[in-house]
Amino acid sequence: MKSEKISELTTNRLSVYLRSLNELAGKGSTTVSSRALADQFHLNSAQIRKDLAYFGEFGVRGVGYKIDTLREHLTHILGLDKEHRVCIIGAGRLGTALADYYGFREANFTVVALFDSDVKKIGKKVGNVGIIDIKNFAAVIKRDKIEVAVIAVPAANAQNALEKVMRSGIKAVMNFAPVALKATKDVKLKTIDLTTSLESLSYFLAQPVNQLKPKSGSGRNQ
Amino acid sequence: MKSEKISELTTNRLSVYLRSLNELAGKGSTTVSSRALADQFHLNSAQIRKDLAYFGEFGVRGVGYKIDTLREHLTHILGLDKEHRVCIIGAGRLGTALADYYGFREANFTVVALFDSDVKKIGKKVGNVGIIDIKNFAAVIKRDKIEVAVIAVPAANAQNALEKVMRSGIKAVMNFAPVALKATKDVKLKTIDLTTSLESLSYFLAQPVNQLKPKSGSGRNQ
DNA sequence: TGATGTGAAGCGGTTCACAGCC
DNA sequence: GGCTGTGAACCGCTTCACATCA
Repeated sequence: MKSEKISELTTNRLSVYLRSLNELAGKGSTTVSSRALADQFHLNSAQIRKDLAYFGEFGVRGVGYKIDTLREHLTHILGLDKEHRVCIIGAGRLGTALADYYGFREANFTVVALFDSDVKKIGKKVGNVGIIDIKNFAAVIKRDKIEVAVIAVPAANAQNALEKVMRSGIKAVMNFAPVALKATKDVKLKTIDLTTSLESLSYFLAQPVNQLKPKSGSGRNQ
Repeated sequence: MKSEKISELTTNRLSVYLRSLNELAGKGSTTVSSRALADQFHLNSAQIRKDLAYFGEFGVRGVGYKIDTLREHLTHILGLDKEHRVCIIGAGRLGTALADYYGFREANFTVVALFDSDVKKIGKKVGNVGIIDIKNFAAVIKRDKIEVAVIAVPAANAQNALEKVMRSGIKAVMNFAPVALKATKDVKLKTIDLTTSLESLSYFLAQPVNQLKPKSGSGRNQ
């Protein structure tokens, strides 16, 4: 157990471990070794032990990790035992698709509001979630105790949306607009840039076939 | 100019640079320095110069980079001057949203087929793209010269879908299923795992407020 | 002078290897 | 014997600093 800074690469992996533990638990297993986990995704077992050791000594030497208790620990560490209320900004194709994306529920995220500026959309519903005028943003965030914002507006409007989000006091943001946003450092911003991912795939396709990359899916470069 | 192995972090950044150059060109600028680019996204200027120098000496000392020629170079390096034909596997919510995602067009990717196994969906159209029975996968890939596959099926079916993709000879795959897939090393697999991104945000929210992360958006950990 | 291209230093994350414990 | 926890070695990417050149 240390109290160093935890890297985001580590927290990403914790999420992956937890997923695997949930599956193992479903199959009735009770313990698992770092080696067994490492084999499942192509990772190094020492890395798994290190990742876990940041948070405590969860393992038993000679045996491995008890699945149930490790699950509980990871669920708690990742904050998945607490509901998080989410809003989505931009009720376009992507925003509405996200509004009833099942993955949110799994991570204990609840989408409670969908914002747009288009008067034709306001008042309509996507699943259970109503589309609200962006003008009421600050008030709704406060009223509905929203902690997370998802930005699903065109690139040109994204920084603007982020400013509004930050002014409202929200500290966790997921951005889908293909643009590098500037956030103050007390705000956690995750950008998922599909365009860049596609263009990076395109680069791969443009290479002469013989110089194929050596380390497929090492996890670091996904 | 070297001929080392190019890291994926570099190709991702090339995509970002190109985006910026396109914008600058639209504003009528003709040259740009690595410093100016670095300021735009919060990067180090040496990194930009290094990234570009892998592919040639594009800059002019004392001046900077000529925007037009650098754009052409990057477009070519990233293979964006050639159309790539794409199929999407899984005509669920995500698959259909992707089928008319505008970002594909920008990267010169054309979605030509959408596969599903649900007989109720087969034959229907999403935008211009018809939903095809997955049984005809191999034949359609060959007939339509498809080079890229997007996996948008539930996690439990994803590895299976990938096997089918690899058997068909496709070498570039983008996976949206929240699961670590195993690909042979001649295949480029990019996984976009929303669940993990969300859970990592959740971790951030679960931390005591004072130990906020220091390096917001350094690019490496997004 | 001013900005590139690049060797060298720095840094963070991964892997090795082994002591410690069940 | 087997597996965890962890210091040390390693590795790759980033940043520095400066020689180089328009």
